[in-house]
Amino acid sequence: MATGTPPLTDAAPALRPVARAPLHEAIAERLLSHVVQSDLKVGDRLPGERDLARRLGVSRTTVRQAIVVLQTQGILEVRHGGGTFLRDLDPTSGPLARVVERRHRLPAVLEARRALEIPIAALAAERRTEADLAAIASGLDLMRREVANGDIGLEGDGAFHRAVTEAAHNPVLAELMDRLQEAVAETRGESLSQQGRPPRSLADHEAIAAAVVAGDPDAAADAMRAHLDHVADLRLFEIYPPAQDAQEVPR
Amino acid sequence: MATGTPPLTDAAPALRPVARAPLHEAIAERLLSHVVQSDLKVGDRLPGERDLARRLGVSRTTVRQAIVVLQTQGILEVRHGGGTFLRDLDPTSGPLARVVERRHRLPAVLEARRALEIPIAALAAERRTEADLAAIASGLDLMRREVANGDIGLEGDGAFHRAVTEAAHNPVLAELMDRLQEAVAETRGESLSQQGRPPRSLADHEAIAAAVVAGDPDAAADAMRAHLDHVADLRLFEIYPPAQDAQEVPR
DNA sequence: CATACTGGTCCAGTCAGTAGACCAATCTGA
DNA sequence: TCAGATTGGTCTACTGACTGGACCAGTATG
Repeated sequence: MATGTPPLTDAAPALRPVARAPLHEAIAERLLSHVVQSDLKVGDRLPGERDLARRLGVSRTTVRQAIVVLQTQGILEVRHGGGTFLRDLDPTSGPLARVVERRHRLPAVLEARRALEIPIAALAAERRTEADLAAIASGLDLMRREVANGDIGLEGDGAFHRAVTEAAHNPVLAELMDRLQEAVAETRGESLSQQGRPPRSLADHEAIAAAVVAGDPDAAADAMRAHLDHVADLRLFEIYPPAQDAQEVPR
Repeated sequence: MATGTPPLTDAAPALRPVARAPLHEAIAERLLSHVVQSDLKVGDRLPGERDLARRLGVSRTTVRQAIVVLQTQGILEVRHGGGTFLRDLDPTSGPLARVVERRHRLPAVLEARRALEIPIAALAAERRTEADLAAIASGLDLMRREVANGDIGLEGDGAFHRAVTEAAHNPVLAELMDRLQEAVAETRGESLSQQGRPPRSLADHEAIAAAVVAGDPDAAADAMRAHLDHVADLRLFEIYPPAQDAQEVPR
């Protein structure tokens, strides 16, 4: 029997065929990024093909291939002699999510917060170190002082959630939370500016912290869930009804 | 001054030149992954160049280029007529460090997958459209065919999870999953290359799909949880144990 | 309406990667 | 021991993506 190499059922995932995307796909991706980053609106003109080719360090032919791709997807419109124009943005695809309208995004962000922060709270209860607990206490304290001053407690709220995230000791979850950060700040602002919300939120935080200190993952998860329910409850869903864009299948 | 060319202040980061890595670099990376995943020891032999070329879907010339790279880095040793051997592997530094590091992140990645995909499954059960169900069925089918062919079903697995993510109709969660995509692919390969795993995974998928079709969010979440539990059941750290960094507080 | 842009098309050339043949070293088993 | 199979080493012809131009055809604009 072969000793060095694995036997017949030789599943070596690292040795599966490599796939290499053609260059124009990378260029198409870049063009989309450019559209989003430059905040181009429908009808706006893109730079000329020669300009794009020079800036992207690629031949004009390749740029054209990329444009054809985006054209067939209905995203760009090409006018001979006129230029290339933004025709439509498909909000369901990839990083373009940021152009999705706010009222559709808020519930989605809240769902994502629940998905990430409930497990984070549970993990934090399991893994927190002394330093983590100190950071959590400090975040709690900051919000306490802010609320006492009649402030809405944005800073303390942020510090607390960051400290809990750190305490989960999972760099991947932490990175995803970072990614959500911008949007989270938005929902946080919405929530905390509601009448009577900050003291309530503070109480929620104290419950979460208590469960984390006690090292009780289930209680921590429950407390975080309750907290996010309160955040989500409010009038958010009245103001911003969830997107009802596609037909669901009746159950 | 040239007015035709864009001004220097025209910072469009998305339009910077694209860089494309040569194929043999990707191959070298793959070979390193293979070394780590297959738990090769110093002195062990790698598969022959012809075999590698066939499995990686690349020409022998390219494989040789990759081997030369790893040879000059002192990682591989090539013996004419004998084969290619692992010469030295220092997981604490050099190119292997990155591969090992990535591997150490896999448990964290799996936790993140649980956090995201369990709610995603539940949401998918609530919101799936006919088109979503078709995409899910198609992913299922692809994996069924792959497994029937004795393949480990990497493609089908990916297609299935992507389809479920789409069906959740939450662009934020979708983007976060996208962000994880590369790391998730690694957990996938790691899991599916275990003996007898692909058929089991397929059965898990069928359970998830059934719950989504039935529109039962709780069942879908449970099925996804069970599936990810199975996926997470790896023996990852026999070779390169991660560093134990911080003391947890006793509960 | 002249000019200077725009996209549309074509073509010769470059170069990474492929496919296969063949040689040289080495391993293996009768 | 030795023949045959298998390994790495080298070379060549070929393919195809991509390049870098030239040139044509629309369109905008003074």
